[in-house]
Amino acid sequence: MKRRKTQSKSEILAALKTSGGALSHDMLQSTLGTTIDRATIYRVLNRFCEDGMVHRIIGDDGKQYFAICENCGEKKEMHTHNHVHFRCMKCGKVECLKSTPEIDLPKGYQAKMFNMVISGVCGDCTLI
Amino acid sequence: MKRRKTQSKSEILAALKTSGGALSHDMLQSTLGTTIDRATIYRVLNRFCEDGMVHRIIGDDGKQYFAICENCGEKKEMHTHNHVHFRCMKCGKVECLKSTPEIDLPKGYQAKMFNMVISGVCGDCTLI
DNA sequence: ATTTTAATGCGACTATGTTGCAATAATACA
DNA sequence: TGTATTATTGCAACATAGTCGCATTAAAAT
Ligand SMILES: [Mn+2]
Ligand SMILES: [Mn+2]
Ligand SMILES: [Zn+2]
Ligand SMILES: [Zn+2]
Repeated sequence: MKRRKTQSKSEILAALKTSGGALSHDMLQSTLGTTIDRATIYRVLNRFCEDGMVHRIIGDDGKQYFAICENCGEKKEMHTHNHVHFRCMKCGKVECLKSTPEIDLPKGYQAKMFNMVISGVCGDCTLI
Repeated sequence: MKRRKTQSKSEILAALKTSGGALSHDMLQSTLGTTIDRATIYRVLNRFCEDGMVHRIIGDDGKQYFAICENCGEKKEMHTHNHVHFRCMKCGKVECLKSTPEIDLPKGYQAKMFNMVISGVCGDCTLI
């Protein structure tokens, strides 16, 4: 089950890196063109997530977005993604924010995943 | 454009109220049976949201959940839903939590919607 | 009772994401 | 370098969630 370095993989990773934010399948598809198949993009992204290089955000539009893991927290040696995201409703950009709010859960509840998205208008689009 | 009181509407509202939490379409469908059509359920729920009786949560499973508005905040006379939700990965229950974290956004950013979901194991399922 | 039109049921449709399978190509190894 | 192994790909089919057009039904207004 060793991972191989492939064309698709490199291109997708590069696209995610240069974007700086989180990308959905269709954002990637339009960046990369039709050379790479839809299923391949999804499979590559899922592998990236499994390997912990990338985290998945579920937007309030119901779509999956993928972002390179950069400032993700290290909670007792475990990689966590408990930061908030912002999705601009005008330009579509999705980005990772710095804030990692502490939520206290009811007694006996165990948190495994965080998915926090604020949507609105980003700085660039506010100016317009 | 006045709303009418219908059978479907009453049943769906009752189901939401007695559940106490947030329900997805398929949860409602299995509660109500096939007497009410799928499209109708969605349309009724969307109307409830428009009318501000119910709010919509996008789960980290990508599905829409709907909850009666009860402890939603009143921010300068505007109804807001900036509270966190919890989805149990074992029993599927989705509930509104009390916490309403203050997130500070980058300069120039405007927040319009909050969608915050923590998933994990709820109190009931932890005991098992 | 009659009219008006909001709401419903049904089917078709879109969108997002996954999976099976044969073909391809990245790696390991002789 | 040449060959064998198998991870990855492309394609098609599938699954699921949600929406929409349209004819029919049934609230509510008169
Ligand atoms: Mn991460
Ligand atoms: Mn509310
Ligand atoms: Zn992030
Ligand atoms: Zn809620």
